[in-house]
Parts: sequence; C-alpha cells; structure tokens
Amino acid sequence: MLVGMSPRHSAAEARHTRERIIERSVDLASVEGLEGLTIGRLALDLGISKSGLLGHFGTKEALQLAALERAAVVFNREVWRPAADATPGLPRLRGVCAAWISYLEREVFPGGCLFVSSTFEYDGRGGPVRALLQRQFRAWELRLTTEVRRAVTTGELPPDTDAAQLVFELYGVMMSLNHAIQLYGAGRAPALARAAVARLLAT
Amino acid sequence: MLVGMSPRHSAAEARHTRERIIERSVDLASVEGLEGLTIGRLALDLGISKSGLLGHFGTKEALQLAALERAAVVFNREVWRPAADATPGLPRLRGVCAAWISYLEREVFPGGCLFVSSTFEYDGRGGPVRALLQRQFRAWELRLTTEVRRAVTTGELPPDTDAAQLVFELYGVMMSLNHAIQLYGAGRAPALARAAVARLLAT
DNA sequence: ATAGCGTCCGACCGATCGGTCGCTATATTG
DNA sequence: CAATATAGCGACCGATCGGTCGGACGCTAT
Repeated sequence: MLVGMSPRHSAAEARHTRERIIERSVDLASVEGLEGLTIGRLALDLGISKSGLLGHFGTKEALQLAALERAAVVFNREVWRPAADATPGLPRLRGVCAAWISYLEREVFPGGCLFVSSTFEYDGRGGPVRALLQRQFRAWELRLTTEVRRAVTTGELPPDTDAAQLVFELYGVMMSLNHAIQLYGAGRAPALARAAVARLLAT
Repeated sequence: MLVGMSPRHSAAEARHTRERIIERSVDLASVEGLEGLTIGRLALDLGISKSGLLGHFGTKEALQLAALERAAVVFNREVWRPAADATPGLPRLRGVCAAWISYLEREVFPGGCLFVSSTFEYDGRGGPVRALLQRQFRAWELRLTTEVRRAVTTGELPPDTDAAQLVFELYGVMMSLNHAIQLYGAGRAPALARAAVARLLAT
C-alpha cells in the first residue's frame, strides 16, 4: 500500500479519470500527433498505469477517436459559440472568422489545430480515425457554406458568390495562419489573416 | 551464395544505392511522415539490409535531412523551373502558381506536399530537421516575395500591394488545395484554387 | 599478386511500442 | 452482511524501433 496514492474505484471517479485522460490526450496529440501519442507516456504523465488507462478505452484507436471528438467540442466552443449569438449571415460569418483567428493565435491547442495536423498525419491511410476526420471537416464546411449562402440571400454578399469558392479560400487563410504560427511564431501573421478575411467578406 | 543477389561494392554503385534510398525515402516520408519513416521497412522495401542502409547516412536524422533536401530539389524542378523562363514579374508569378497547383494536383509526392506535412509533424519540437524546414520555407517565401515586388515595380500589380500579404494568401490557397486533395481527392478543388489565384493576381 | 579500402550483411542490443492477464481493493447492490 | 461488479495495478508478451559491431566480399591502387 502506497501512501497518498489511494486508488478510487467508484463509477464517479472513473468518469473523472476518463475525462482527465481525454483532456491530456488532446493536448499531447496536438503536439506529438495523434499517432505519436503513446499509452505509456500518457499514463506516466497522468500518474496512472498503462493498463489502468487502456481499461477505459480498450485500444489506442478508441482513445484517438475520443480525443478527436473532444477536440471538436473544444473547437465548437472556441470558434462557433462566440459567434452563435450574432445575426445569421455575414455578421455571424465575420464573428466566426474572428474567433477562428483568435483560436489559432491563442494556441488553444498548443501544437496547432489538431484537425489540420491530423489530416496530414493520416494522408494515405484509411481506417476509422481518418473517416471521423472526414466527417468532422464535412460538417464544419457545411456550417460555413450554409452561413455564406444565408449572407447571399440577405444581400450581404454579392448574388454571384460561389459559396464553395469562398469557404475554400477562408480555409486557406486559416491554414496559412496556422502554418505561420507553428513555424515562425505569430509575428505579422494574425494581422495578415484578418486583412485577408476582411477582403474576402467585403460587401 | 544466393543466386541473382550479387552484391556490388564499387563507389559508383554505392552512389547509386544512396540515390535509390533517398528517392524512396521522399516518397515514403510523404505518406508516412518524416518520423514515420522507419529504417527497417525502408531497407526491406529496397531489398537491402538495415545496416547497409544506415551505413550511408549514419543516423535516421541524417536520412531525414537528405530526404528533405531532395524534396526541395524536386519541388524546385516541378514548381519553379517550368516558370523560370517566363518574363520576371507577374507572368512568372502566374506560371509558378499554375505549376504549383499542377504539382499538387498530380500528387508529385504521393502523400501531399512533404514540406507542409513535415511542418505540422515537427510542430512543437526543435532540432536540425525543423531548422532546415524553416530555412526552406523562408527561402521559398523570399523567392515569391521578390517576384511580387518585381511585379509591383513593373506596374503589373497595384503600387500599394503588400507583398507579404499576397504571399500569405497564395500560400493559403495552396495549403487549402493540398488539404482538400489529401482529404477528399481532387474534385473541384484545383478549379477553386485556380480561380482564387486568378483573383489574387488580377491586374 | 596483394594490401587496403569501402560496401554491405547478419546477428544482436537496449528501449519502447500497443496490448493482455491475473489480481487486489473498493463501491454498489441485494 | 454477503455477493457482485469494476477501477486500477504490476508483471509480462511479442513486435519493432534506431543503432552497433565484426566480418565477408569485391574493387582498386600499388
């Protein structure tokens, strides 16, 4: 029996442990990559045993999926929710982009946007992780596209606006920003991103 | 003595072997990542022994650096050279972007642009590999920025053009394209990228 | 002819990977 | 209180990782 290491075995404590694991996984994965995440180091980091950790998920893949789903919750909280109260259409679109830039600038995920880096990590491979990534990106693109279309119907954006084109370019701005921050640190990049968004979303 | 497996020991053959290793490394790394590249599988893939392979580079890191430098040669050949003969300024800039999009579309690196994916892979880490990546990106950005400035002085681009801003956005277009291709396959993405470039480089 | 050099191999190393298994200790249920 | 369910642990597994080492082989210069 170790002193100060009293293990808990209630269902409530188990849920709490699971939360701790997932949260730490998201942070670690954003730095080391979803694949670079290792059970051993994660367990050591959390002060629990490998088998105790793996008991919550069964396999590493299940842990990766849980981390990705949690990351989506965080992304939603940081990027969508701040602008959810804004008027639908262009104002909300501008709010989302502002929050998006801020989210990258504040490095909510210490190693950059987990979704972007994970996409490149799972380039050639298949499997459930990649399938989840695809679904998540599709969902986010659909949200943006819907908002762009709304801005078009309200006349806030020109009637000949190609929604897919605009979303494609907004994505590009955010990826360029993410890349610049990760490679050089912030610098001028956030200002460049804001200027690009302002031009893309000009009336 | 195995039949048909006659080993070569001349210096010329050694150079050839080295080339084969590097070329295969670039392809593999673009799919599996620079870190995901493993000596054992690479050696097996090439039909040589691990130790024979490692003898050419000493360490895995040296192999990674060699692969990155080779990737830069390929990138230069595929993206810069096709436009090198064009008139400096806007025509050359347009040529580079066209070649850049084509390079991503043809998937010259089967797992997408090795530089972009490597950047995200080495997010938080330091070390020589990351330093080389930074140098390579700086050099490429400098080339683009120089070309943009030239187009401004010739009057092909507006005099108030912010070169860093334009390069930042061109980067974004290419990253968005790279991302779309890797995640969904080509689809409309190349056309979207061309339209975005055309708008960014309008006179 | 032969000595030396460089290429490449096979065997092996310690570390670490994801994962399994049997067990203990506790919380919950009847 | 007794029985059951389960969180978590420690030991262990086979596979694979990057890397080392001694030697076999063949080219080349003397």
